[in-house]
Amino acid sequence: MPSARASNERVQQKGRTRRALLDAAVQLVTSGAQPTVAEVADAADVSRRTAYRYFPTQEQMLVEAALEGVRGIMAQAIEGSDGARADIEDVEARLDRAVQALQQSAVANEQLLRTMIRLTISAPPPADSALNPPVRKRGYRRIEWIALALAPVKKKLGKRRYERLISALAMCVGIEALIVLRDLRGLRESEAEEVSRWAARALLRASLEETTTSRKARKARTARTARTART
Amino acid sequence: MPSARASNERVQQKGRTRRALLDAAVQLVTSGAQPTVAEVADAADVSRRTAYRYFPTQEQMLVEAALEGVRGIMAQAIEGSDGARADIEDVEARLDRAVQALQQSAVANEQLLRTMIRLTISAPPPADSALNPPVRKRGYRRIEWIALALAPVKKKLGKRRYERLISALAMCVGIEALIVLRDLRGLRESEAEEVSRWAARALLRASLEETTTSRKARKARTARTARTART
DNA sequence: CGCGTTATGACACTATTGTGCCATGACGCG
DNA sequence: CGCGTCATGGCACAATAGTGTCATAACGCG
Repeated sequence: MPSARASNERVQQKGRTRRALLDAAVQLVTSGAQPTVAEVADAADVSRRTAYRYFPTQEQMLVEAALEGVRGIMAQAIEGSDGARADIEDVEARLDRAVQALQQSAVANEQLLRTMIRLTISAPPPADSALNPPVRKRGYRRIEWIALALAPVKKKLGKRRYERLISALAMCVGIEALIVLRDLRGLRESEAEEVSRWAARALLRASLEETTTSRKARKARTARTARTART
Repeated sequence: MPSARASNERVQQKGRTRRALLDAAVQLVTSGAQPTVAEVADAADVSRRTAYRYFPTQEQMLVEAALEGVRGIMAQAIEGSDGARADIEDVEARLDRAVQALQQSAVANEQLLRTMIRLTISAPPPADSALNPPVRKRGYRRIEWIALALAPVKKKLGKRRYERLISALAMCVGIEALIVLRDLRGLRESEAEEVSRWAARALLRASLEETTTSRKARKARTARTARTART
C-alpha cells in the first residue's frame, strides 16, 4: 500500500499537459484539418503516448478541441450583442438580432462547427449508452441565447407554446440550418442568413398570433382554470 | 495503341462487382456500424484490392452505400403517400402529410441517416474543390418532395417567396431537424414530429399571408430588407 | 537534500487505410 | 479455338490509430 496521502496526483502538471494538448488541437482543428495524434502531440511538445493517456481516442481529443473552440466563439458572440439590450419590448427585433449574430458567427466558423457536428453526431442516442459515456454532448449555447431573446414573451406564450417555439427556432438557426441551406439549397452566406431571419420572424409571429387569436377558444378550453388563475 | 474497339470494357462484370460491393456495404452500414473495407470486401466475395479499385476510399464506399439505402427509403415513403393525392387544393394538408411522412421515415432510419450525415458533412464546400470531386453530394429528395407538396401555390407565391419557403421548410424537416430536436432539445420522436409539423404550417401560412396582405406592405418590406442587407 | 511516487518518453506491436506491382485467370472477339 | 485485353487477386509497403511494457525523469513531501 502507498502512503495514506492520495493527493500525490500532480494535478498541476497534468493540468498543464492537458491544456497544452488541447490548445494545440484547437489551433490545428480551427485551421480546418483533422490533425494526426502525432501532429497534435508534436505541436504540444509531448509524446504521442502521453497524448493517448489524456485522450483515449483521436476523435475524443478533436471533439474536446472543437467544443473548446466553439465555446470561445459563442462566448464572444454573446458578449458582442449583450451590450445592446436597450429594448426589452420589441421581441421581434431582439430575436432578429440574436439570429443575425448566431448565423454570422456560424458562417465565420463554419469549418470548426462542421467538424464539431461530424464528431458529435456519431451514433444515435438510443444506441449503447453504457459502454461509451456519450463524450459529454455539445454545448447548448444556442438554446440559451434564443431563450434570452424570447424572455419578454415567455409568460405570454405559456410553457407549451414557448418550448415549442424554442425548438422550432433551434431548427432554423445555427450550424445545422446553415448546412441545410448551403449543401442542400446551395445558398450563399447572405442568402442563408436571410432565410433564417425570415423563418425566425415567421415562427415568432405565428406563436404570438396563436395567443391573441385563440382567446375565445382558450376560454372555452380552460374556462374554469383560467378564471381562477387570472386574479 | 490497342485495337480501335474500346468497348472491350466488360461493363457487365464490373457492374456485378460494384453491385456486390454496394449491396454488402448497404447491409453492413444499415446495421449501424462502420465496416472495414476488408469486411465489406469479404462479404462481397471480392478481394480488398478490388474493392479499392471501385471505391478510392472507405468513406466514399460507405457514402455510396448510405445514399443507396436512403434512396430506397425515400422512394418507398413517396410511394406510400402518393396514392392519396385526392386533394390538389388544400396545400396545408398536403404539406402536413408530406412533413409527417418525411419525419416518420427519418425516425425509422435515424441510424442510417445519421451515418449519411456524418459521412457527407466532411469539409465545407468553400474548401479545395479541385482536388476531390465533391463525392456527388447527397440526394435532394427532400426538396423534391417539399416542392411536390407546394406545387399548387408555386405561382401564387412567386419565385422569391417560393424558393425562400422551400429553404425554410428544408431546415424544419428531415434528419438535420430531427438531430437538433433530439440531441439539443431532448425531444421524443412524437414530440419532434409535432414541432416539425407546426413549424411547417406556420411557415406556409406566413408565406401565403405575405401575398395577401397587400402590395404596399411588400414595398415597405423590400426597402427594409435592402437596407439591412446593405449593412 | 533525498527518497518514493508518478507522469512521461521510448520502443515494440497489432490493426487498418491506401497504394504499387505483377502474375493470373476470365472474358470477348476475330 | 486461340489470342489479346482486362479485371482480379496476392503480396508488399508506408502511414496512422491504439495499446502494452519498462526505464527514466520530474515532482512533492518529509
